[in-house]
Amino acid sequence: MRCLNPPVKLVPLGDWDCPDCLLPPPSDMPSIVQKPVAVPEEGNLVSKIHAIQADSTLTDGEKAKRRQELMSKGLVTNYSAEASSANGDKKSADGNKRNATLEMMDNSLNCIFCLQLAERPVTTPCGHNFCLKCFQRWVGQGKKTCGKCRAAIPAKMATNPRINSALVMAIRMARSVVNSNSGPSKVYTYRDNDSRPDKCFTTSRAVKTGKANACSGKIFVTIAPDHFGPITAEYDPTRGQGVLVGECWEDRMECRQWGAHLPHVAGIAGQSDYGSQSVALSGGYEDDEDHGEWFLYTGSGGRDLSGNKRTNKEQSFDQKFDKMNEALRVSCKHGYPIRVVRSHKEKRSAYAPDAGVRYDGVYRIEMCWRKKGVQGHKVCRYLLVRCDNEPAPWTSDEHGDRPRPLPVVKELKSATDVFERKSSPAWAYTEGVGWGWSREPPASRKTSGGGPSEATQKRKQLSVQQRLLKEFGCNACRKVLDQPISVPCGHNFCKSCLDSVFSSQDSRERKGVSGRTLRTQKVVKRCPNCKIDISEFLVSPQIMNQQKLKRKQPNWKSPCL
DNA sequence: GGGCCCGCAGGG
DNA sequence: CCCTGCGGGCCC
Repeated sequence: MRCLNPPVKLVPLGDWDCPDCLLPPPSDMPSIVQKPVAVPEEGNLVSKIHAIQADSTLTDGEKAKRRQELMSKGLVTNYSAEASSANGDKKSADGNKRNATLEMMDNSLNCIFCLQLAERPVTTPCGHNFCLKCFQRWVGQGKKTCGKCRAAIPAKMATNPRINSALVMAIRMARSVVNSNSGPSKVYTYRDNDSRPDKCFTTSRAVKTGKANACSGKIFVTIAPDHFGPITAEYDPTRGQGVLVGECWEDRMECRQWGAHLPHVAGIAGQSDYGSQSVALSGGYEDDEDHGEWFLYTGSGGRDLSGNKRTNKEQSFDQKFDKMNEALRVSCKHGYPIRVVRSHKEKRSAYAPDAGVRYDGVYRIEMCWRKKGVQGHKVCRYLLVRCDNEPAPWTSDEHGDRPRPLPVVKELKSATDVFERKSSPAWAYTEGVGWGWSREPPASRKTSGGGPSEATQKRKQLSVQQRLLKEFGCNACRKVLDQPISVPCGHNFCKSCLDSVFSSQDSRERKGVSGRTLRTQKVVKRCPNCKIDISEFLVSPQIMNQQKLKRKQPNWKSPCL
């Protein structure tokens, strides 16, 4: 429900927040149910509109007139308890070839309670749809069954409802069919990344799962790694469309390949002296608080990573505004756009996708501060508010964000180190134009992901003679090989050179400043040339005879050349 | 489902 | 070069 710009949708429950201004509607807002208009059994609104569109005897003008007539009777569909296919019930399995969207449009798109097109729709296993707010209110009253058919609502769903994004799309399409003369005005694509790079397996484990492929594999977009803002079509040579809001990937590795969020473990991408380009909401920090159009994000750090851990749920010291946390503060200071991806691993948010990782558009950090986190140690906090020209994946709006006043954040009362932007933001809204750069975006300090790498360019400059010397000499002493040893990565060394390199190496135990044990370093013996671990090979290295060496050479493609 | 492990990318 | 990280597979 919007509390601005009448006509206002009237709903029975007075606790909606306006998605534009993020505030509850005024207390004097009338609380009346808009009376639904009865719909004949034979067909619902959307299928009727389809029939009109398909009628070849009508001109475009006549079609538009018919649609208007239908619309004037009321935007109420036939909600006669037909299960939607959104939960993958039997209907879609037993050979029904219609796609999910069409099927859902034939069923009810309306909320069971407020009888309007569901806003942020949630679908129960019995197939009935609710607005998120209506659902939360219903469950909050202690109800454990569907308000329509009394089927049980699973406990998990009651505590963690998820927005049905397929239904959002159906509603959006239904609206655009109704509102325009030429069918849907916009095509929203969800795609699976079916194309995988064909190289870069590194470990046997990775070969098995194919994950290292994505990890070190090709980045499909040509943005520089420190590129700010949306990834537009000009950076997408493979598809020519850019990264669209709502695009989904299987996991963080695949998300990385499309540039939306590059780090594959860390939640924050950025540089402390430059700014942060993107963040991931993936449930790693329990202080996070997601409201869709805005959310409260927690900084990184403050955790004990001893014992070779990559993450740790427990916080054992305070976070500071340094490293990635400082990068976020820099983006706040300048008002840079920050790409946001949500992961299915964020279990407590209704706005997270059911599976995989989804790009949700750009947000701006309006302010940041520190507060005591739920685990008792101080955490850095950031208020991010959406500012994208595309509508969010959970709303059936056809337009993107408008500037909105900041939400009321209760925890600010007890916050310290509060930081707010003082100058005008670099990413700003212009009436009639939308969101965009109000000044030059920060110049990239890195090369774009598309062009040839520095290594490739360097390779071209090497003469044939230099390349031969590099390939057939000892890679340590640069002389002709004496007692040649060819390590698994293909580099050649004199036996004596290799021995002397590793004679000084030993395993190391390290201590951190606070006395805690840091991650024990793996005892790695790396090829002096390309740093590949050759410790296993070194257990019993074999000296190559010249024949073997010659046979081996053609297969060797040095990564250093 | 929870704990463990560890390759990898990228910051500093 | 070392440190850090909201992954993801595997084992139990």
